[in-house]
Amino acid sequence: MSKILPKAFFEQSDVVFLAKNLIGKQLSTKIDGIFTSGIITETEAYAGSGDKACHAHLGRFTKRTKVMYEPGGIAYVYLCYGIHHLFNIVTNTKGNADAILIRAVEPTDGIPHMLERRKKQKLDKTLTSGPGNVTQALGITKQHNEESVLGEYIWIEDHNRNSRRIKETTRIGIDYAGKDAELPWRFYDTNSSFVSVK
DNA sequence: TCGACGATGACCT
DNA sequence: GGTCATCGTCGAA
Repeated sequence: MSKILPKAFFEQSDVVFLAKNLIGKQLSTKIDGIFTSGIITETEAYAGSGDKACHAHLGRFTKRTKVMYEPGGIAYVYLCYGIHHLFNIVTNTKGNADAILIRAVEPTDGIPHMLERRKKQKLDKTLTSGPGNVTQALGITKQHNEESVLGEYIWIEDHNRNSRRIKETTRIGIDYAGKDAELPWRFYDTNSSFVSVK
């Protein structure tokens, strides 16, 4: 029994709760006609204008960040370090720029295609652990920015695998955020080896 | 227009 | 554990 998460799920206001709740859900993509999916094992919450680590801190509204102000249920994809595409899910209602970064998944379907995209010979934890690796394995790029995550290319299903043990800890790579860098807004599944722990 | 830099990963020792 | 590739975005000028 599984079902696609409805738009109302992503429009909830508690982004930290949602980030934790997404652990164990199945993220699927059908890009270039190729179906791949994996169980979400690691996420981070970014809480809009009040969060120093968030791109929309203090209501910053630019061509890049405007998608975060849209109602929940769409993708926010952007380029980091000129190389890596990072996949976020926009949450909360219109005007509230919350988002959840998907940092790692555990591959379940289309593994041969993921290996091909990642140019790897065999399955190991580096295939889909780390936000840049996740997007590469699933085929997500900047052209999927603003794409619905309830759509024909990207969607998320509840496979009732929510009884997993979830660890809360601090976010990664946001030293510039000062005190907000200490918030325990990163979540990962301690039962899975497909996480990008540091 | 231009310079600085980042929600990283790969590869080296 | 350390280095470095690589480019779009942002904000200052």
